[in-house]
Amino acid sequence: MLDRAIIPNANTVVVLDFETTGLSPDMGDRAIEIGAVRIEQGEITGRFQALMNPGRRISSFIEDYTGITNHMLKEAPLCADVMCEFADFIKDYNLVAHNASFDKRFLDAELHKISRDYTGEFACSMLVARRLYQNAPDHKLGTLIKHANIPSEGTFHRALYDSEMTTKLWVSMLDVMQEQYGITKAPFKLLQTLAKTPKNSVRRLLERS
DNA sequence: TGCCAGGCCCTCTTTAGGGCCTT
Repeated sequence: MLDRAIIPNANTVVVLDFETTGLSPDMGDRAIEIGAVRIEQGEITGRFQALMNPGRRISSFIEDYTGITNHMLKEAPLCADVMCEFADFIKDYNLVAHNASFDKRFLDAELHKISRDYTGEFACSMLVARRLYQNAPDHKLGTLIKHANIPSEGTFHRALYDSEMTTKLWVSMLDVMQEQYGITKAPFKLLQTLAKTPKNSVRRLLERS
């Protein structure tokens, strides 16, 4: 068990990304792949990647969008089995995702189906990037990776690759906070606060932190 | 078979509407 009273820093988190059958678990959509990277004190200490069989065919749009095919999912373990393992992986780490409200909905829905839970809190790399990279052309993950000069050679829209890229984006934003504001060990709570701060108040928040 | 979301954020705002972001 992590002692969250001792390690509440933003550089000790699990960064995760779901590929899914659609946009809304409330409308019956399911997860089809989970990818995640665990970092502790900024160093990668674990990775998780698994396809999962949602129990029905996925649309051609999702096959094209993700490169994940119905044939691949037919051979994959069931969502319940994968999510049980994933619940063990995230333990009580704090969690990060790009547009976290999306991934949180699917994590909550899939864990609810197997009567599992988690204690970590979410922070959203997209909302933080909107504050720290206000001049980016847009705040899609791929655009931000280019904007932050982060090398990328893989294929976006696969869960592990997107979680790897989100991890690099997250670390780059912690670097920005260190270089521009002298914040060396940003508390996770500060990143959550930053994500909700009006854009014209970002400098004031970080200068007093 | 066909259809579907939701939180954030800006503005021509708050008794609203629409774009952004995720699959």
